[in-house]
Amino acid sequence: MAIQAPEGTKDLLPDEALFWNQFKATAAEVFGCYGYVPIETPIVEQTELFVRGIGEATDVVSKEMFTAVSGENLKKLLEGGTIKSKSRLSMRPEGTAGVVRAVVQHDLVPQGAAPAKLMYAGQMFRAERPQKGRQRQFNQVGIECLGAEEPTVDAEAIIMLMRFYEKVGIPTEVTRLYVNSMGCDSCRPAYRELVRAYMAEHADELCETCMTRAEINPLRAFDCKNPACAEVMEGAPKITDHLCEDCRSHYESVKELLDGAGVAYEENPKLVRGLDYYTRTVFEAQVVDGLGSQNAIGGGGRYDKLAEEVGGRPTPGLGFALGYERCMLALQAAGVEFPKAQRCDLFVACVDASVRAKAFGLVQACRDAGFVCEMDHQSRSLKSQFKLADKLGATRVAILGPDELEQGCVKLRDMASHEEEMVALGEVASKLA
RNA sequence: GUGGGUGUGGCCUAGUUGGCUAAGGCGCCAGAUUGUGGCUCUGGAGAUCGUGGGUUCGAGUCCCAUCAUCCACCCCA
Repeated sequence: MAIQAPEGTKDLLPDEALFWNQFKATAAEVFGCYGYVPIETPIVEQTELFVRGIGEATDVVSKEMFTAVSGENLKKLLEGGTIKSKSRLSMRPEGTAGVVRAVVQHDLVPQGAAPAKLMYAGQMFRAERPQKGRQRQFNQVGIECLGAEEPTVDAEAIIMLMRFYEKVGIPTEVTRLYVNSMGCDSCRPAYRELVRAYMAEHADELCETCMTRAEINPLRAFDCKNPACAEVMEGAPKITDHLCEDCRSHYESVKELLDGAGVAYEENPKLVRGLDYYTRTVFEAQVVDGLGSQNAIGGGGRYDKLAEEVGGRPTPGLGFALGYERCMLALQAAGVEFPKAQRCDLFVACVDASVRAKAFGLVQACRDAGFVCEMDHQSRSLKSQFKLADKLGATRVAILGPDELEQGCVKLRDMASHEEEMVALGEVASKLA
């Protein structure tokens, strides 16, 4: 049997690969206006980075990471041995940890410096069961801003995210933006205890997983889709009622800035992100339908403790990531047509084999002049060559036969108007312009 | 990781209660008088029916396994 792509992975065939490039270019264009510059970090990092950065108790880290080890080390492990901690590698399940690690490692935010505004695009890996809008290898585009803690950073990132969706073609009517604040070290622990206590009171009404969560991370219970749990959690204390003064004013400022920019959002006190590093502002963009249950097309928030967590000096940060595949589904659901990026300025058709060498030279000359140019490579009949030219969407066809060759010309046909004219071989390229 | 559905030429599908050389559409290729496209017509190539076992006189049709896929749970982008 022919070998297939592994479970949960997908080939981006030419049309889609082209669109992915376009998608990234759009992101670079939009984010670039906000001062974001690209960074490329490794796809594999030390497992330790994700454990410390994202949180050992998160699902992403505890059960969804692909671990990478060399064949040699794998053998050691299988034989019951141990390997050095630096040899324990994992495929990145998200982009933030790696970027923050790079920022710390290269001191991209020296004391007193302006914030580092970084963007990335690439593959992430999570060993989940695939379904609609969820793959084991998927593409994300994201940004991270490190070194500034003012709410303007939060607001501009959120605005930028929503502008990107618009620019890439996802209609604003189908997107929803949810915002919340997760508080900080000084107010979240107390709130967490409140929720834990509340859950304990309602223990008999909650599902088993939620009771487990109550111990590890009670806030995750807000994400439970079990109707009974949802009902109970509806009555739970709201984080927004228990923020400390600093967090409250930060959150208020973010909302005011969004209001000022005319960006529609919905406050959702139950919005909790599954990664431990978030503090204060968190947000998530969803599409109303078309993606089934995987309807989040982007999300992020502030992470003021993460840099310290990975061993750097205290550096406030904020970032978001958006899923390429889910955006594609949203675009399809919205009925957006994808223009074929394929273009052909000239197709050189040969009347017979005697002129092929000359045709080859002409094609090359036009390509050197910057035009997309093609010819037949299968000795097809002239008629077939025209069919091919048509299929390629060639705007013009240059017909080269013994007659034309004798005059040092080609017959240049405009495929749309059907007009033909004789053009000297040396002037074809300039004629195309 | 759990549950359910699906798997027929490149793509989409038909295949009756298991029974003769697996059918159609799209696409692809070649023609339709002489050096020319998009429409139409004609012809053609292309499937060991995901893979491996099993039941049976006989399986694309039944059973098991496996791989992949879809949907949901879960989780997240």
